[in-house]
Amino acid sequence: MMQPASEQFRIIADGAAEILPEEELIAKLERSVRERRPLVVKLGCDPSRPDLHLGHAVVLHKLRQFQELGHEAVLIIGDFTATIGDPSGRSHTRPQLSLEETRQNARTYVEQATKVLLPERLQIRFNSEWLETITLRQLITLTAQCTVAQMLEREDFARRYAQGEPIGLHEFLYPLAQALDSVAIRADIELGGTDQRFNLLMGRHIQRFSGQEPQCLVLMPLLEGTDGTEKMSKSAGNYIALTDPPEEMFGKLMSIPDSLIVRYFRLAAFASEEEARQLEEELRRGHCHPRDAKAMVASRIVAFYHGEEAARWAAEEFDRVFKYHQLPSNIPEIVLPSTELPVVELLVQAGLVSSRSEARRHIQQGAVRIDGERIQDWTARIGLERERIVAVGKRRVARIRHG
RNA sequence: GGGCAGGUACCGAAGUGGACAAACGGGGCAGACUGUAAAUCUGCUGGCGGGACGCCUUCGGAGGUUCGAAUCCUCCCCUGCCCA
Repeated sequence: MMQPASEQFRIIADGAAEILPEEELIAKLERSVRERRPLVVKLGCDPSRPDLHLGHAVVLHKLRQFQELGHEAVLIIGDFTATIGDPSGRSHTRPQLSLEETRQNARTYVEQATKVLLPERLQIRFNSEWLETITLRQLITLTAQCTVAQMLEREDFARRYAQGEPIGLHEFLYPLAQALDSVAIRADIELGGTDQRFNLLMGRHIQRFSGQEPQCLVLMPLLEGTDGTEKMSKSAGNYIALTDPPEEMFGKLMSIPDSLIVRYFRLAAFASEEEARQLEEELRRGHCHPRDAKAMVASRIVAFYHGEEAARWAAEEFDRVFKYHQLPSNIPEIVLPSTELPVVELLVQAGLVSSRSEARRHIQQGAVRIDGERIQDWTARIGLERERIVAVGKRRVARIRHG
């Protein structure tokens, strides 16, 4: 049985940055309840980069809420654009992929996305299905629906244009292609990050042109990365992947700046507005230590992806390594053929450093410890007649033995 | 098609014949400190070499001038702006 529209709206709006237009969404929800017809909720994804992170999870979680409300979630895999790639050659964000690669990536994507989504209530569509066969005639009719000035309104186009950075003509076509996805599945609602506003609005525009009722937009805030400034992205290297192992996920979460604790609680740990307000208040009054708050948020996020048990273990492990400066409990074992060799060689062969120069630098800076003892002399030779525990900094540790 | 301005390391950006493996900033890594992989301070940040020095590779690409080129010349490729 469907929940009343007003209650549904409350859930949908919770945590959303923006809903456009609100009245239309309410009207759609009311009609949906009245006619017992679920709404089609669209989320597009780019299969050229199948590594999902906590930033993606913000939107995925919103889609999941729609699933729980009984609506129809449609995941659009943008395989068409992925197989075309980005011919400008300057952007590495859209490498050209073969059809098989795209399919493989899509599988990986769905696998990761269903850590958040309910797999049994998920429809998956590939947009090559309807984009592949478009004719030039159709394309021209479509492009006539939008002026250059309108295109240049998009924030990043405007910025790049103003700064004299190149904009490929094909880039203008991507928002239109995305809009056609909405037409193809007759989307009632499209989800995205706030950076997708322009593209999703284009969906409304083109749907109207195609004689359809325009979709509503539910825009989610963009989660900052672990550096605390830029939005989380793979290219910025400030991301926490959904597939990161528990201890790594926990560690990365502990490294976020204090100012982001509540935001992560809300967006990444999916805490309710009420919970978030409470935590904020406790932090403000000093009733809760920022470190403890962060550990709590981290545990909750790790638990969501890996379970309670793993979260507890990751928290303990973190204290062990960083609070009590002990060795991690899981140290990878590496077997080398030699019984004795220079430290520099040892570090390189064990894969703990990428070059001999780097090895020397680390040794000189006192970052290298063998069996807990700091090595300062880079000409030293190390015997492997027994197992050695070799550490480069706190995070690169290996058990090395001869074999 | 013409004119002008550009292309430098992971990114941004100096450098216009030797002192340049290339300033500076960001990022990254490490050390100290700490509640943390936060903040702060310090160091490192092309590779190779038993090494405060030497060698090799690098400044859009290919040639050339020179004892010596990121820097000068020729051709080519790429980007932006203006004109057509």
